Amino acid sequence: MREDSDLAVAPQTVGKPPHNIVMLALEGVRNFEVAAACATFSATVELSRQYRVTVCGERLGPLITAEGYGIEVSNDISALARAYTVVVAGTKEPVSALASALPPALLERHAGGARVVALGTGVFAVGLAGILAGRRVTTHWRYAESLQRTFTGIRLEPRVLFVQDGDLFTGAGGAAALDLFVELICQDLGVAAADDAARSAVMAPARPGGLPQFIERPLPPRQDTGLPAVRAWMLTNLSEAMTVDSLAARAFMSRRQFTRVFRAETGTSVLQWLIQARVREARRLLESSDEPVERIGQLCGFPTSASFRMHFKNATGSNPSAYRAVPGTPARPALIGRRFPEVERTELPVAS
DNA sequence: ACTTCCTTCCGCCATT
DNA sequence: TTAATGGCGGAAGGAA
Repeated sequence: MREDSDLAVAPQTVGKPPHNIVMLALEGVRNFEVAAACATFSATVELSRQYRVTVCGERLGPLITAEGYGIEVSNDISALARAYTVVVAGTKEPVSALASALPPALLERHAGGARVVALGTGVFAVGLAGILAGRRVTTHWRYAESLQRTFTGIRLEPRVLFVQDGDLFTGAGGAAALDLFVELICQDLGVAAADDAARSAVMAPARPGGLPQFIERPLPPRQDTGLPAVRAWMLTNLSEAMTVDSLAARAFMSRRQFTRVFRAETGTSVLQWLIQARVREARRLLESSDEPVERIGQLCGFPTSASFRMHFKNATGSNPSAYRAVPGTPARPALIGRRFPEVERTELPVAS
């Protein structure tokens, strides 16, 4: 969109240094997740400018993926030292041991400020590094029980796409990895960038749920009731006043059944879902339009500016005008390009 | 910030 | 018998 077209040569940093994401690919890695990260974080010109994804293994060289073909990793775990975000992809089976240098390296990088993301069985690897104790975590449903048995100190959320506990993200992996990556983009760069990434990846329509402290999203619902259509209508008519009764009528259900099915499908109540969707739209407008704050509240369906500010603050931790100045969540404002503490240069022993 | 009013949510149980 | 549905009412919490 700017005049500086991408160069055919290696992507060079323009301006700020990019946000380094290091994908850890262990033996038997689910390469789908590795590829999904590489694709999602470079889905648009803007994203490829903001993020750099590096794939590293326990050691250099070839490994066989869960999908059955071989790949070659050209970075060893020393690459972790430059990570702002470490993503541990899943493997075919949960790992029971890791090269001795890896767990301490993960732990140290986490202590050094890195965000840690683990997908599916990758959660076991993070557990071996000692990062899970007392944290809220999830994993692929098939391994949930095993995870709980292996790491008894965790607070397992077994039936969600992903869970955020502060700087630790754990996910079911597979297709849900995409949801998690888009959420990371949302937190780093705002709703508009996340929507672009999702659109570019041709993902299913955004499941609204972008609370920053959010934290969990229910497993995808069946698509055979009338409710997806009602939710779609809600999303395109956010400025309308809606009541549970009017929505239930739209779904041809009694109020009781409507609220019941709605919760079963989305994991939250009608009103909470609606507030979430309205805040998300407000974030988008604050980022990408010059409409006055007051007007944005109206456009998103908040009955008064007081309620707009209240719900906005509840969901994002900041107020609308402050958010406009610094998109992304206040927990990690404009992290991209920020320098890391001294840990950045830490030299790590390489497994032999 | 506080109160008052109103809507929503959801467990419980009867009905289909 | 089970699964889906609707009504009721108290508690929670949003609106004014």
